[in-house]
Order: sequence, then structure tokens, then C-alpha cells
Amino acid sequence: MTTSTAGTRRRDAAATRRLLLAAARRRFAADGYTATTVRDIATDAGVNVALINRYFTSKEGLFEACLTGVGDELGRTVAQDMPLERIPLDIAARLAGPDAGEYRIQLLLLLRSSGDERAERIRADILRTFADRLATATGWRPGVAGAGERMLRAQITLASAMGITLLRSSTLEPLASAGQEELTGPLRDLFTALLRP
Amino acid sequence: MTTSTAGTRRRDAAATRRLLLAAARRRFAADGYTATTVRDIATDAGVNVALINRYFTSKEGLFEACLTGVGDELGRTVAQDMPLERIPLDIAARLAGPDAGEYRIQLLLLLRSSGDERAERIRADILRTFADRLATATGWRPGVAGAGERMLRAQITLASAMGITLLRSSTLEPLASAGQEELTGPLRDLFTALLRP
Amino acid sequence: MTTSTAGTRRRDAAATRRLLLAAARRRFAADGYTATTVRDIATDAGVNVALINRYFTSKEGLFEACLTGVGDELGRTVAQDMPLERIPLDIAARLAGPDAGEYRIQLLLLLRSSGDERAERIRADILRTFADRLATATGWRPGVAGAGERMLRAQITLASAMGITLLRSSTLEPLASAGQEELTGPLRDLFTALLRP
Amino acid sequence: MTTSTAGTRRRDAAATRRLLLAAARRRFAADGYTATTVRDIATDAGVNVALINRYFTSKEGLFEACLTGVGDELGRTVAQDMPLERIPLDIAARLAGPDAGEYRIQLLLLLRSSGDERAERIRADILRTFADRLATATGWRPGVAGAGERMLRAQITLASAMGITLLRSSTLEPLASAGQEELTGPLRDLFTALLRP
DNA sequence: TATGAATGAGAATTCATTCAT
DNA sequence: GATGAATGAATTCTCATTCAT
Repeated sequence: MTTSTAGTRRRDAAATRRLLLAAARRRFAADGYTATTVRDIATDAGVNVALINRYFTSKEGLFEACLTGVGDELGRTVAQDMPLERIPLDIAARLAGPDAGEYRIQLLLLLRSSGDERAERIRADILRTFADRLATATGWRPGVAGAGERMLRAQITLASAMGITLLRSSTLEPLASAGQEELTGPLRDLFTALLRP
Repeated sequence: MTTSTAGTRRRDAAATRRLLLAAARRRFAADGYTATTVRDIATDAGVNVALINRYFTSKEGLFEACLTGVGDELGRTVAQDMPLERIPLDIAARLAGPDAGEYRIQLLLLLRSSGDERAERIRADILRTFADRLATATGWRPGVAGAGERMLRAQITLASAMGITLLRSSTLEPLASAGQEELTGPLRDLFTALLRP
Repeated sequence: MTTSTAGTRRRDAAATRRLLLAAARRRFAADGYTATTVRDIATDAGVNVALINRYFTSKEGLFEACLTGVGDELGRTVAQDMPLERIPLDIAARLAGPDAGEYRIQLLLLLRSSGDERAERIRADILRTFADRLATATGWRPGVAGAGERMLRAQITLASAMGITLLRSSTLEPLASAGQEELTGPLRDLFTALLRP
Repeated sequence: MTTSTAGTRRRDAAATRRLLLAAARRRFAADGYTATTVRDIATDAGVNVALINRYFTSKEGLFEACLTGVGDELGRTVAQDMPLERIPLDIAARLAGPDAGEYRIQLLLLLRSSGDERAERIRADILRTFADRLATATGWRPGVAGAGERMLRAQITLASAMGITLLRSSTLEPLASAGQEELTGPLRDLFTALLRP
């Protein structure tokens, strides 16, 4: 109101949307869909609750938007056509590297359920895409010999990464506070054993 | 059979408690703490809602009882002093064998949070005990050389098992419907790579 | 069960009734009708809850029985045809004397309401009878000159006694712990001023 | 008038709070804390139940607010430094004068208990303040000769006023419908006898 | 666009009462 | 006569959502 910037921001629909999405992702990832209240999210975002319904129609709409966002970002960042031997390192970096907080939120979000049909479908799509990428890196193609097991192994890899993320946020020590250096060795063993062609 | 059994069960406090516990475990494991209503549980158990408070004081009390139950059962069934080379097979059997449904519920329950202090402590204790057992099988002793990494690897093993359980219940195919035969190979690779001494 | 007396008592309907009545009077007087639970009463009496319904039909029935009991006892003990000058002393003794606890319960009970028609009528009857006795002691007769004010003064006297009882149980000091000696002077002044013919 | 007033009132938080407080005072005073349901209060106030929790956090919070309100109003209206000889008249006016309804509610509220620690403290404070005022009017000062009895007499005066209020709302006739003229005589006798220096 | 007041559905819990033994 | 298991009706409170400004 006083400064023009504040006044502008205050009425910037896109910015408000962004604030809400960021707060929602954090909350949904940390506490789960049902345990999160729209008031929590609005407070975190410093925004009026009613705007959630205005911009996302409903709590479910907001959750779907969060999932879609995760899909987009993973789609951009998760290495497509990454050489197989770099994958273990890449996963270790995602789980314990400098941006781990952001990735953790994304993976956790993929484990949260709202019960809503549409959201479940989005989530399943993302997981499938994710697994396909990993499988592709190991030489998987639809119909190729051993395609079934290759896909299975890619999914188990994904599952392991998610389980690790989950237990790391359960404060199980020493796993929870292990740094990138400590994690890399075991993870390389793990992913190499699963994904070697 | 119907009449007399029904009549007998009808006033058997211990049986009612058991029914409630079983229903609660299923619901909490499947839907999470907050999304589960005590009415759901009571209906599943075929029992009046008020009995939940009578026998378990509160929804939280019921949840704690579920966790404690899981701790007891895992304490009895998870092989202590199992030879290292049998562990992958044992885990594969638990994840995909004939009793997999029951184990799945137990593992999922360990990933559900109620926000309650006490429940969190119980859960953490169970996870820790579980990891200790695995670590011990790999030769871990407190203070032994490489103890830190051995424990870390045991926890990563546990985390992988949980992640796999989680994605299996997310109907991610082919992982979700993979049978014991298909899982054993990849799991042996995975757990061997993580736990070999 | 072991001794015959215990065995007898345990199955003595009259004794059970008495125990329940005594416990109920204390609870209703102290906490009021609604705030008292039948379980509180049964526990205090050392008796199974279901017996309240068996012997008194309902919680309301029990309350009515308490009131009726108070009516009977006051009917017996509140001096009829007591010389006027003894009344202040008598009231002081009731409020602060050795049996004050019992009288306190009776007066408080007369101030508790259950909302039940019938109970209200009983209560009103007792109050009226009580006031009539006091009025009679001051020379009141129906139709006598100044009958209206005499009755009014008797009722104010009763009201004062009740108010004092009430504030004494609100732990308002020094009133709450004042003994008979300290109370007698002020009470004599009070009741003399109100009741002198 | 109807539309515009209703429209205005409809979104006025302060007015809603006031409506709720007024309804709550009436209900709590008449029926007691436990017997009053928040739904009763909301209905009386013509307001949605959830607003009770919004504005007063809980039923107990609303009760405390009622008590605090009574404390404030009595603090303003109960004559401090009122000449002793005017007090009986003043009390008679409060008990039976034109605003008697409002005073009756305030006094009754001071006799209702919620069991809540904090509310009890508020109530005790108000009673004590009230008694102190009366005592002061009779020349009481802390430590003055006869201070103990003076305070005791002030509290007995207060108790009498409350008892009278209570029996007046119990429809004990003629006390319940006695007007100011009829009450003044007896009350002057009563309070003069208790408070004369 | 943003705000905060208001709403209604639903959740957990308590409680008097009934029933079977 | 006594017990404790079971029931259904309430009660308080929370929460997503809508409305008026």
C-alpha cells in the first residue's frame, strides 16, 4: 500500500498462486493430504484462505496442482538419456545433495494420497514416467528381451529411493543425517546391483 | 454355528478388542491416521463406535495399540540371528509370499504418523530395533570397525523394503503384482549388494 | 463372599439403594444435576452402574428420590413449633455446627435443578413447607394481619441461609471457614431483624 | 428496517460477539454451565454455532468471557464509596427494580460453576472484590479493629442477596413476585442489622 | 483482487441406558 | 441381585467452503 511494489505484489494473482503452491507442497509433503488444513497452507503463504478456492477451486484442486507441478519439474530435471553409470551418483545427489530439500518434497508428495480419483491418476502417471526413464537408461524397450524384469528392477530402484527419503524424514539415525559422502557408497552398490544391464 | 457363534462373540470383550485392532490396522495402514475415521473402523469391525473409546480410550490410543501390536509381532517373527545369506530370501518372502498382506500392513503402519508424541516414539523404537537386527546379522556390533556404515546400510535395506511395499500398494505395475519368484532375483541382488560384509 | 455378612450385604437391595442415594446426594449437591454422571455416583457407592436404573428407573428417578429424602429429613428435623428466639441459634448450628456437612448437602440439593417437571414440583413443595414453618414461628397464620409480609420475611430468611451455604462452599474466605462461634453473632442479628414479630 | 438492519448485523463481528455473549449469559445463568449447550446459545443468538469457537475458542472460553463481563459491569456499577445508609436501598433496587433482570443474571452467573480452573478464579475474584466494597462502606480497613467480623458480615450480606435472587428465580411465592416496595422494608432491616458499624 | 464473516457437514467423544449372562 | 458388554443419542469442536464487502 505504501510502496508501489508492495501494492503491486499484493494484487499479483500469479505471485499469490505461486506462494500458495509452494506452501501447499511443503505441507502436503510433510503432513499428508488429510492432516493438512487449508488454513495452515494459507497462513504459511501469508495469504487469505478464500484465495485457495478462488485459484484452485478446492483443496483437492490445489493438491492436483501440486502433483502436476512435481510432474513438470521431474520431467525437466530427471535425466532422460542419462548414461547408466551416472545414475547412482545422480540419485545420491538428489537424496542428500544441496537441493535435497526440494527433491525430498517432490518424492514425498508422490507418496501422499488424497483419495481423489484424478489426483491418483496424475500421481500414477508421474511414477510410471519416472520408472520408464530409469528403465530406458538400462536398455529397456517395450518388447525387448527381458523387458519385464528390467522394468521391475527400475521400479524397485525408484521404490528404494522413495523409501530412503521417507525414513530420512522419520529421523531414523544415522540414515536421517547421513551426508552425500556417506550415502554415495551404499547407494552406488544398491543401484548398480539393481540396474546393471 | 451362526447363531451360537454370533451369540458368543457378541459379549466377548477380548474378541471385540481384537476385531477393532484388526480393522484399525487395516484402515490406518491403507488410508493413514487422519483420513481414517473411527466410524470406518467400527463399521469394518462390526462393532459400536463407542467401544473404541471404551477399550482404547481414544483414536490415538487405538493407533498406539496398533503400533505396539506390530512391534510385538515383528519382534517375534523377524528373524534374529538369521544367517546373512538367508535374509534376502526372507525379505522377498515377506514382501510377496503368502502372508504378504499381513506384513504389508505392518510395514505401512510404520510409515503412518498421527502427530502424537507417544505414538512417534513407539514407531521410532520399532524401526530402530528392526534395523539393529539387520545390522547384527551383518556382523555389526556397537563400536566395531565400520559400525557406522554397517548400520547405515542396514537402515537403507529397511528403507528399500518399505519403499517397495509402498509402491506395491500404489498399483504401480508390474511391481504391484510381481510374485515371489519374480521378486527374489532383484531383491537378492539388492540386499546382497547392501549387506555383504 | 468369604464372610456371610459380606455375602449378605452384597446382595442386600435395601443397602445398595441406600449407598446409591447417599452417593447421589453428595454428588448432586456438590456438582449439580447435569454435571454429575451416573458413573460417578455408582463408583462412589462402590456399586454397578446398571443398578441405578434397576432401583431408580433413571437418573431423574434417582434425583427425585434424593429430593424426597431431603424433604423427609427436613420434615423431621426442622423444628416445628420452635420458639422464635431459638431459631437464629438453630440455623447457625445447622450452617456451621457439627452436622453442618449433612445440612449443607440438603440445602444445596434444594438449589439444584434437573429440568424435570416432577423434580421441580418436589423441590418447590419442600421450600414452601420450610418457609411455612419459619413463618408460623413468627406468628403467621393464613389470613392474619400482615400475613403477606410475614411470609415474605420468612422466605427471605430461608434465602439468606441458602445463600450463606452456597458461598461457604465457594471457598469465599473468611465466610467459608467461619466456625459456629463466629457465625452466631451476625446470624442472630440477621434473623432477629428479619423475623421479629 | 428489517432488511438493512439484518444486512448490517449480518457481517458485524463485534455485534455477533455481543449477541453470543448476551445469549450465553442468559442461558448459563438460568440453566447452569453443563446443562447449557452451545447450540442453545447459538440459536438464541440467531447465529451459527461455529462462531462460538471462532470468537471464544471454546464453550469454556465463552463462559469465562461472561464472567469477565459481569466483573467489569459490577465493577462499574456497584457503588464504591457509597454511604452506608444508602446500601440497603441500592441492593433492594438491584434485586427488584426495573433493571432487576440484568442484575439477576449477573448474580446467578456468579453462582454457576464450569469446573474450569480459570473460570473459578475469575469468579472468586469478583466475589472477593464485591465483598470488599461492601466491607469498606462499613468502615472496614485491613488490620482495623474488628476487621474480621466486619468482612464476615459483608460476605453474609452478599450471600443473602444472592440467596434471595436464587429463590426469586425458583418461583417461590410471594418472594418471586415481590416488587421493590415490598422488598425494601425487610431488606433494609436485614442489611442494616448486618452492616451497622 | 482480497478480506474476514458466516455456514453446514462431519469428526471424536461422552453418557444414560439396555441386554445377556 | 449383580455384572460388564453393547448401544444410540447427544455434544463440542473442526474444517472446507461460500458470501458480502
